[in-house]
Amino acid sequence: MLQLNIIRDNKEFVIERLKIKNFKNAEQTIEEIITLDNQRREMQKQSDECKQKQNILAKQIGSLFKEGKREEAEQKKQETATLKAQEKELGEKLSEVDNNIKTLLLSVPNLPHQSVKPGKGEEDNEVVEMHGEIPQLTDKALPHWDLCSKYDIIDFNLGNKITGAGFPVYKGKGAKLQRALINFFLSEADKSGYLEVQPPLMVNEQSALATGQLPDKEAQMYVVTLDNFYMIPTAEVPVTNIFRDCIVDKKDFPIKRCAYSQCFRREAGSYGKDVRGLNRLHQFDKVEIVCIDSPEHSYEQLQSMMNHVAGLLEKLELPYRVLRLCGGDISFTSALTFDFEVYSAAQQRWLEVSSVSNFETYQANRLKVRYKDDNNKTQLCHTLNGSALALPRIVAALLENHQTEEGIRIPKALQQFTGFDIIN
RNA sequence: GGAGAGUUGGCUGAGUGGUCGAUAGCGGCGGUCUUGAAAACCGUUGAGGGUCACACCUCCGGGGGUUCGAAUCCCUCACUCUCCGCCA
Repeated sequence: MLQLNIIRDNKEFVIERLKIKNFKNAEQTIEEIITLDNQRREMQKQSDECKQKQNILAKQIGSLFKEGKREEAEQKKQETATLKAQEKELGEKLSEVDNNIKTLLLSVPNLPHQSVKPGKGEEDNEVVEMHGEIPQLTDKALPHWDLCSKYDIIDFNLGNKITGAGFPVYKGKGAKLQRALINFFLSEADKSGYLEVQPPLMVNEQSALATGQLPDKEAQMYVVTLDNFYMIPTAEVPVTNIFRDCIVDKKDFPIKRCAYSQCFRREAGSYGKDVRGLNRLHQFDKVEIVCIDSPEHSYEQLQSMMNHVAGLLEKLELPYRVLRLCGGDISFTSALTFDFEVYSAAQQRWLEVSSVSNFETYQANRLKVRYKDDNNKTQLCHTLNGSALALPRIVAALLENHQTEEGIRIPKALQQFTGFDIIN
């Protein structure tokens, strides 16, 4: 959520930036927010004055009673009745205006960073880096779903029976490969200075609201209605919420956390080749990195997170490219996002395996993550996160790119975690 | 699941209707003393709204109520702890 004072003080700038995000009715919404805010402050003032009068009267009544001046006290009591009625009316209007502002604010996306270019969607994202050779596969090369059944490592049909589409069962070396990747990612994160946490896989409503999954992305999550919990779509939710309502110590910057978790996404509306095999699952594994930093250093931190992700892909010997998302494709809450995509050689397509973002103060404002600056003033922190990495598409690319006639070659860096060097 | 007890500022912990936004201790910050440090002493130290700045308003787990007035009384929800039951 954007800070009201920023909207108030930089109206034109805010509107202009919002347009890059293709936010419709930017002027109208911002104007409305400012008008309502002016109303709010005026009402607040009136209501405060009303309360002040009541407080004064209450004190007077108290001392009158002590002095035994009953009648005078009773008289004053009458006065408070009108004030109370007045205040009630004002209070109701005030909370109505307040709610309207809140609703409007929640509908406004984050302002994109200066480097974010306008664009309609995916097609306008800018490739900023390319790494690795694209493997040339033979005619006999298979897409990963066929490799999965050929070597009996991932069973999609079994998952269909037990749960439904998008819940595969990993078997034998498939299961071990998963476990190895998780350990590899966690161990690399540890080396980069991320403190490992194991968060809950279900969160309450407040947490889902704070990181922005609610109210607008409710359809994306599985809901445990009996207890009013939400299955996490990413570890970002519980891990970022660790810091909700906290004033953190700036000495601890950058605060770095990593977490392995399973992620649950309903993915309503997806279909076709996008969901084939491991391309899009309802339950998948991911290691997430989360950082909290000061506004001065958050972009350095973003760069260091990107370096970390790039290092993982290099060690896995996968060709990848980095995209700077354009205004039309960047997420609602993000100021700047880089996507990492690996090339899946048999499918001959790029698959997104990581998304690294700086949310600046947008998330922190809702979460109330603050720190004290050098003047000891309370300020909002910047929050950042990234996948490091999401497993299924990595597995897909590993299987396809590293397939040989003898079997699937395991990259060297991973072998100490798998305990084998080939799947055959 | 049953019975009971709790939830107060970074932490510990007072406060049961009237200057209580809250005693005290610890911690933090600043200072005195010291070659330096520790100890001791002095001062300072919650958040949000509002204001040019003050004033002022709100906040004692969340929400609602009683009252002229609530951290204090009532209702409700959440959470924590203890005992019992069940169980990985």
